Amino acid sequence: MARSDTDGKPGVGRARTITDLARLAGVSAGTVSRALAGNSLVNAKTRDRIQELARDHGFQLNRVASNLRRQKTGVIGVVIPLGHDRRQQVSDTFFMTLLGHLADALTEEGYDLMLRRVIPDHDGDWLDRFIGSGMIDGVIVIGQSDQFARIEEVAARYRPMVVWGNREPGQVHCAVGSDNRLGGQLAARRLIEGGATHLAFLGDPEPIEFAARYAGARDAAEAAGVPIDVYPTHLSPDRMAGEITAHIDTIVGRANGIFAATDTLAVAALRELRERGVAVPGRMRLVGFDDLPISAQTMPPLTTVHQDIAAGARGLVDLLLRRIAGEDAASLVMPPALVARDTA
Amino acid sequence: MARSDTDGKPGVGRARTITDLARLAGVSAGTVSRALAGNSLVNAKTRDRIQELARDHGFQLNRVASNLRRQKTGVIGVVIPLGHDRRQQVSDTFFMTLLGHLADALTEEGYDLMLRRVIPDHDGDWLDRFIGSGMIDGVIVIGQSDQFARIEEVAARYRPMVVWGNREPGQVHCAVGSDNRLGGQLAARRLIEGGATHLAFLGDPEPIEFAARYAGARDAAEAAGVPIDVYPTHLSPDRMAGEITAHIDTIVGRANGIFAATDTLAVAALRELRERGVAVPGRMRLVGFDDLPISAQTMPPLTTVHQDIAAGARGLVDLLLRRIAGEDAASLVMPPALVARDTA
DNA sequence: ATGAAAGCGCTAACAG
DNA sequence: CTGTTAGCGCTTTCAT
Repeated sequence: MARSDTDGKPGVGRARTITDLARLAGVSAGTVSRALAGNSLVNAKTRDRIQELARDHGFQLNRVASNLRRQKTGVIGVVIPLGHDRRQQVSDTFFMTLLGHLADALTEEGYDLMLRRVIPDHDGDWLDRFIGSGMIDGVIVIGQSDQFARIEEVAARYRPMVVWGNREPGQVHCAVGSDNRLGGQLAARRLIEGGATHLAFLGDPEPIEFAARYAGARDAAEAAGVPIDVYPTHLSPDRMAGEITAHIDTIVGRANGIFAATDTLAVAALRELRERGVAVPGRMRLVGFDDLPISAQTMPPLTTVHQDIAAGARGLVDLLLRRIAGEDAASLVMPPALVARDTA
Repeated sequence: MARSDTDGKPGVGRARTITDLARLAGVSAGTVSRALAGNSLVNAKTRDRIQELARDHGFQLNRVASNLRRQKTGVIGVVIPLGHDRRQQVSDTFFMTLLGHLADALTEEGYDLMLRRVIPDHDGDWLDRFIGSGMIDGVIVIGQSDQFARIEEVAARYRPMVVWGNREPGQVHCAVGSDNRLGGQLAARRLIEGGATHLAFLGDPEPIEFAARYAGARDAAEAAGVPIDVYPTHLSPDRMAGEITAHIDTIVGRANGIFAATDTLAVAALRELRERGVAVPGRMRLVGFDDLPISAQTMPPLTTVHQDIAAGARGLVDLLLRRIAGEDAASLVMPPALVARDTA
C-alpha cells in the first residue's frame, strides 16, 4: 500500500477522476470541469495548466458521468429491425454500405454510433427500449421491415427519429429513401422498350420497399399491356440460391424480361442464366436495383436503378440533427436513376 | 390541447424514473430496482406487481445512470482505424461483412455495439480516448492498419481488447485472423501448379495483412524459381479502377498469373481482363483472397482463398468476453483454405 | 475567476 | 424481505 503512486508513465501516475486532477492542480473540481470544457470563464493560465496536467496524467473524461449529468450522450442509435427475413439485411451489401456511410457522416458531426440489431418478433418493445435507454440522443432506423405500424406509433411521440425506407401517403414518421415506385417504373419501362413482352419480378414482395418497386413495375407493365409475374425470392444467402434455381426454368419458359428487386438478386440470376446458356440481353433482358459496386463488374455489366447511398446517409443524418435541434424536418424522397449498361 | 394526459396507452401516464414507480407502487426505490432486476430477495408478489406497473407505465430503466453506478455498460466498442488508405476499409465488403457478424455475435451475448471510425493521423490518442471514455466494457479493433505499435503499447496495460488482424512473432496484443502468409502460399502455389511462370501481386503491400499475403506468395514463387512483381493498388473505389487499368497492360505483357490481395481487387481485374479479351484462365490465371459472396458469382467463378468471417467474428467475441472475465486468452490464427473454382 | 453544493437516476451495502 | 443511505463522476447554478 505504501507507494502505489507512480505507474511508469512519463508524467507520473494516472489521474482517473476530475477530482484527482483538481487536487493535483490545487483547484476545485468545478474549475477543472470548466477548464477541460474550454469554458472562457476560467483564467487562461489555469486553463492551460490544467489541460497540460490532464495530458501528462493520461486523464480521460468519464463520459458516462458526463452524459448522466448533461442528459445527453453524443451517441446516435442505429437499429436494424430483422422482420420477415431474419438474416436478410445484415448480409445485404446495400445495408452494410449504407451503414458505412452513416458512420462517416455521424463521425463528421461529432457523434458516436451505437448499432443494434433486433428481431421484433422476439421483442415487441424494440424501439421503445432503445429510445428509453437514455444512451442515445436520437435514432436512425434502417429499413421499415414489417414494422411500419410500430414505427408510426413511436413517431407520434418521439421526434428525434429518422427512418431509411419508403414514404407512404400520410405517414407521420420522417423517412429518407428512394422513390421505389418510380424506380420500378423506370426498370420495367426499360425492359419493355427493349422488346420484352412478358415480365418477371424476382424478389420478396412483402417488405414495403420491394412492394413499391413491384407496384411501379406493374404500373409500367399495365400501361403497356404486358403481363408480369412475381417469383418470391429471399435475400438471405442460404435461401436465395436455391430459390432462384427453382424459379429460373419457369421464368425462362414464360418471360423475356426480369426485374430483380435488388442487384444482389440480379447478379445471382445473371449467373444462373449464363450457366444455362440463356443469352443476356439477347434472349432475356435483366434490370436490377441499387447500383452496387459489383454491378458494374458483372459480365455483361448490369443495367440497374441507381440509389445514391452516400447522399441518403447524409440526408438521414442532416434530418436527424435538425430534429434533435427541435426543428420539424420532413421526409426526403430521392429520385432514382436508370443506369443503362448491357443487360437491358 | 385540452386533455394531453392520457396518451393512448392503456395503463396511463409514463413513469420516467424508478422513483416515480416507487411512489406508484408504494415502496422504496431500492425495492423497485431489485424487483426489476429480478432479484430473488424481493417478494414474488411485489416483484410481479412492480413489473406489471413498469409495463403499464411504459417505464424504461435509464441505462446511463445504471452504467455509472455499476461501473460497466454492456457495450463493446468496435473501432476501425483508417491509417494509410482512408476510405479503404469502410467500403471494403470484407470489413462490412465482419462487422455484420460481430453485431450478430455480440447481440447474442447481450452486448450492444458502439462503432467508431478513427483517423489516427488526426487523433494520436484514438485508442486511449475510446477506452477511457467509460462507455465501453471492452474493445474490438478491426484491422491493425499502420497502428501496430500503438496497439501493442495499449495492450500492455489494458486487457479487454482483441484485434482482427495478423499475428506477429512475440506480439503482446490478442489477435484473431487468418494465417495470411499461408494463404498467400496457397494462392501462389495454385497459380504455379496451373502453369503460371511469372506472377503479379495486385494490391497495396503496406498494410501488414497484405504484406503477409505477399510474403507467402513470394515464399512459393521463390521455391519454384518463379518471378513475382508487385503492382501497388488501393482498395478505395475511386482509386482502384484507375490503378488497375494503369497496371493491366504491363501485367498481361509480363505475367501469366495474378494473385490479388482481395477478391474486390480480383473481381475488378477479372473484368478488365475479359474486356480486353484476355482468356481467363487460359491466357491469365487469377486467384483472389477472402471468398466473398460475389466471388462465386463472377464469370468464370473466382478461385480464391477462403476466410471464415463468421468464425472470425465469433472468435473475436469469445476471446474478448473471456478477457473481460479476467482470463488471459491468447491469439487465434485461423487456417485459410483454397477454394478452387474456375479462374485458376 | 473560483469554490461550494446540489443532484442527474440508479444500485448496493447496511440495518433492521 | 424492505427501507435508508451513500455514492458512481461529472456539470452547473449560486455565491463570493
